[in-house]
Amino acid sequence: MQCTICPASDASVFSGLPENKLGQLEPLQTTNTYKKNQIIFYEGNPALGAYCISEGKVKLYKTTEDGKQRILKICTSGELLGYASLFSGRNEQYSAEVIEDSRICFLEKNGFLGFLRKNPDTVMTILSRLSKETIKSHEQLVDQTFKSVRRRLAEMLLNLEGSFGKKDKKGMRIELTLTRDELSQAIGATMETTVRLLSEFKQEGLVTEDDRKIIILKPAELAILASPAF
Amino acid sequence: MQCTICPASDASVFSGLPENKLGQLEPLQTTNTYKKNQIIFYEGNPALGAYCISEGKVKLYKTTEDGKQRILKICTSGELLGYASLFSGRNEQYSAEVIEDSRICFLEKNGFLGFLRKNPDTVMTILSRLSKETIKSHEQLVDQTFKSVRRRLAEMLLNLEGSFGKKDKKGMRIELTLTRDELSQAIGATMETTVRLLSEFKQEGLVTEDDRKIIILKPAELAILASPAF
DNA sequence: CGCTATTTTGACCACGTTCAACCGCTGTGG
DNA sequence: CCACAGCGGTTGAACGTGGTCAAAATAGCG
Repeated sequence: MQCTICPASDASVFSGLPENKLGQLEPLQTTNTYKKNQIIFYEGNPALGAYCISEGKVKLYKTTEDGKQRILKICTSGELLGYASLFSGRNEQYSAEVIEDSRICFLEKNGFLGFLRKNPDTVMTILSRLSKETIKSHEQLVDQTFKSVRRRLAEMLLNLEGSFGKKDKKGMRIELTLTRDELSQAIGATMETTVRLLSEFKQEGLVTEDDRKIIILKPAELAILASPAF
Repeated sequence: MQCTICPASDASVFSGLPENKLGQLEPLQTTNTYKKNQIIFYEGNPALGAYCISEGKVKLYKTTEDGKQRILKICTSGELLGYASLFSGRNEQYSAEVIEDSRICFLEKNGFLGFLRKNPDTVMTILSRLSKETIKSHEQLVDQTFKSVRRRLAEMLLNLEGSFGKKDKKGMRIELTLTRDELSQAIGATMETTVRLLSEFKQEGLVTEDDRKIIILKPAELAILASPAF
C-alpha cells in the first residue's frame, strides 16, 4: 500500500503532508491485512511501533486479572494505534483486535521516530490527537463514576451513531457489528444488564435492529435519556 | 522566579535543557503564588497557556452537571498543567485547585508554542508525559469499572504513599492533607463509604492518622487488599 | 440437522448510595 | 465566658442499581 494513495491519508496524522514527505514514509511501513477476530497486539507486548489503520475497524481493550475486558475505543481508518506506549517507553497498554477485515500499516519504532524528527508538524498533530484521547478518557472515567448504565448505554449508542451511523430508510444505522458482550464491555457493564436495557430501548421504540446492526429511531429521545436527569 | 534556579527544574519537562535554553524560557513565563483553596483555572475556561508547578500541590478535578466532583490527579513540583487542552485546541477540561500553598509559573500559549518549535526534545518529553497520563487514565477507567471501593481505596493509599510518603517513626506518613471528601472524590466513591472503609482499615491496624495525615502501618497487608482477590 | 455460540429472561443478592441524625472541634459575636 | 453556628467527620438504617448465577431460547454454522 502506498501512503500517497491511501484512502485514509486525509484522516490520518499524516494528513496535510506534501507528497514527497508521504513518499518518505512509504519505505518505513509494511502493510498487513487482517481478518475479523485477528489480534494485532496484546496488552503487555513490547511496543514495536505504531499501527496506522488504512481500512477497517479495530477495538482496543484492557483485560483484568480475572479475564474481564473493558473496551476503551473502537478505531477506524486514519487512526493510529499503539503510539502512547511508544512515546512513554512502556509495553503495549491495551490489546488491539480487528472487528472488521482491515488493512493496517505497521510503522517500525525507530524508522517512525526518525521520520518524526524530520516532521515536527506531524509531531504536533500526534500531540493533538493524544491530547484528545486523554480528554476522552477522563470523560469516560467521570461517566463510569457517576452515570447509570442506562445513561452510558444511551450515550454510547449516540456516539456510535456519530462515528459509524449511516442514514437508512428507518433511521440512523450503526454500521458496525458488535456482540452484546462487546457493547457491554464498551460501556463498562455486564452483558445481562446491557441486554435488558437494550430491549427496553427497543420496546420504547427508540432503537431497533436489523442484520445485527442497531438502528437509532429516535435520537432526540435517546439524547434525553443520556442527559443529566437520568 | 528564574527557571535556572527553580527547585522543580529537574523534575519538569524542561529537565536536561542547557542553561541558555532555560534562560530563553524565563521571559515567557510569569510566576504566581497561590494559597490553599485558590483556583488556578476552571473547567470550561479558555486555555490560555500551560502551568508549571515550581512548588506546592494542586488537585485536578472534573465536575458533573449536578456538582459532583471527581479528582483526576494530584500534582506537585515539576508537573505541567493544562497542556492537553492547549494542544487539542479545547477549553480547559478540568479545574485546578491549589491544596497546599504553591508557586506556579504560567507559560502563555503562543510564547510556549514558539519555544517548543525551537526545542523538539521538550516536545518529545511532553509527548512522553502525556502518553503516561493517558495510560494512567485508562487504568483508572478499568479500576472504576471492575474494582470494589475497598480495593480502590487500598490502591489509592499505596499510590499516595509512593508519591507523598515520608518515613516516620510509626510508618509511612502521607504528607498531604486531604479531606474525606477529597479522598472519596479521588477514588470515585461517596464520602460515607470512604469513611467506613477507612475506619475499617484503622481497626485492622493497617493505617492510622496523625495531625490529619494518614500513616500507612502495614503496606504489605494493604497491598493484599489491593490485589485481585478483593 | 445437530451442535455451539450468542442472546434473552428470571430470581436473587450485595455493594455502595442515599438520607438523616449526631459528634467534636474551632471560630465568632453577644 | 458561653452560646451557637459551621464545618468536617462518623454512624445508622433503608433502599436500589446493577451484578451474579442459572436456565431457556434463539441464532449461527459446519
